[in-house]
Amino acid sequence: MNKIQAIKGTNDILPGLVEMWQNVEEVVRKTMILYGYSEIRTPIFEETGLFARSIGEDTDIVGKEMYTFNDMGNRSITLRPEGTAAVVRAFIEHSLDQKGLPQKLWYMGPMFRQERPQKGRQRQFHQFGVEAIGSPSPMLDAEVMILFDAVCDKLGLDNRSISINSLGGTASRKAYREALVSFLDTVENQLCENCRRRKSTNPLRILDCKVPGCRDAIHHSEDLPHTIDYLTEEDRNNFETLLKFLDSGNVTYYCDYSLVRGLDYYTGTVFEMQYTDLGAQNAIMGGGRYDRLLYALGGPDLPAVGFACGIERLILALQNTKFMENTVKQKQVYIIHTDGNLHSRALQYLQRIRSIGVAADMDFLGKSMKAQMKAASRYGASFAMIVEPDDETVSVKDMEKSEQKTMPFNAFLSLLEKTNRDLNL
RNA sequence: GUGGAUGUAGCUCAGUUGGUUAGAGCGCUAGGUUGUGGCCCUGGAGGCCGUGGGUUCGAGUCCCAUCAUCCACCCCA
Repeated sequence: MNKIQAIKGTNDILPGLVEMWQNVEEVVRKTMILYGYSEIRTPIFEETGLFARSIGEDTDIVGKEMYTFNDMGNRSITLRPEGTAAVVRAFIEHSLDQKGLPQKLWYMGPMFRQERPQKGRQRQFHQFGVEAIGSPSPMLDAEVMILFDAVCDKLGLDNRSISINSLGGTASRKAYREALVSFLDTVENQLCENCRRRKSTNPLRILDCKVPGCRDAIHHSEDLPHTIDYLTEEDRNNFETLLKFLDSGNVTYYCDYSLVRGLDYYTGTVFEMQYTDLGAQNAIMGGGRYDRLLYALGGPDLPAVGFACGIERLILALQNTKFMENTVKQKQVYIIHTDGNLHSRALQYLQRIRSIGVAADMDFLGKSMKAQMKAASRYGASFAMIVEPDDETVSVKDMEKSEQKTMPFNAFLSLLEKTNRDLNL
């Protein structure tokens, strides 16, 4: 019981899986550049008040899931539970609006929430996301969704579809909330205990309650008000325009008028992507508009839209796809040297091969020829290069063809250089 | 915070109604092969059976507690 192990809800990403992460990160980076988004890196921890004010005091995240502690100056510090708040804070702090609008930013990194771990949920998890700040146009809503769609495309994630809804601005939202509560009054006796409580605290969340009885009572009722009917003319036009843009961008989506999102700062468009076979935590990506957040945090009154994607969940979903088999095969050389007198020559060769950009490795344990050959095979080397006692001579074995030739080292080196060039073409 | 399941070798797991020295496959390692990987064969290393207590002549096995992991609720990425 004295064994030290990783903190509950955290895990190590070991060789074998880490390549998968690198592939995903690479695709994300390239796509962001393609879409004109700039990376922003903010601290892992922030003043606690930032999250309380942006995410909402009454949300579960702020209420019970944050890693909060006092530092030596007795300031309350919190490990970031999500990315948007910090990006907005940085945006305001550095007056990024002065660099021209809209500002299109993206981020990637670890987030922390103190929840009970389960499939697709860790206490330290990773997200990438975008925040596009400074335009109310549904074109921008469409762009961030199209961007995410492009990432999924490149990763080969199939069977995907984005759910979308509009909560409307404050006016629409208020009207809808009132209509919803009076509807809920009529079905109150059919609601689960949780939902009765939520009716006064956060009635919108009742719409995605998973208790079957609740679902029946709500979603099978003719009288359930739809958010869409309570949108102001402007909100409704924006939403319909957005759907048109998505159509022309070939994004697969469906309107889910019961979709609401948990964070307080969302206004207008909300969307998320769920993926089957991920267990209970099946939302890979979630986002929406947050037109009031900048102002609420003391910044300029600018509208914004963004999303966040859970990388662990994305990778879980990718586990069944071809992307997983896409292991990067580079040509590699394994140097074999059994004679102690040849060690310095072996080391020299190793460095010369590496210096022309070819991955190479060798034995460091003084193993037998057979064992080194085996190591070369396991390493995935295209060539095993045996250092011969004669000056400057090596035997090169093509591991795949199992053919072997003896030649001067320089000849082998130029062979590597040539194939290197050919592959780069 | 609440429920359920599971903890035996690096990994995946056997282990009978409680009975000698706890096993297999894979992996690792050495050899069979006087320098040569994969296939085959032979050997070796590697275990406080999660931890602590209890019952018993005797516990991997039964009981209690505890810790950890997984899954689900809640909520979210």
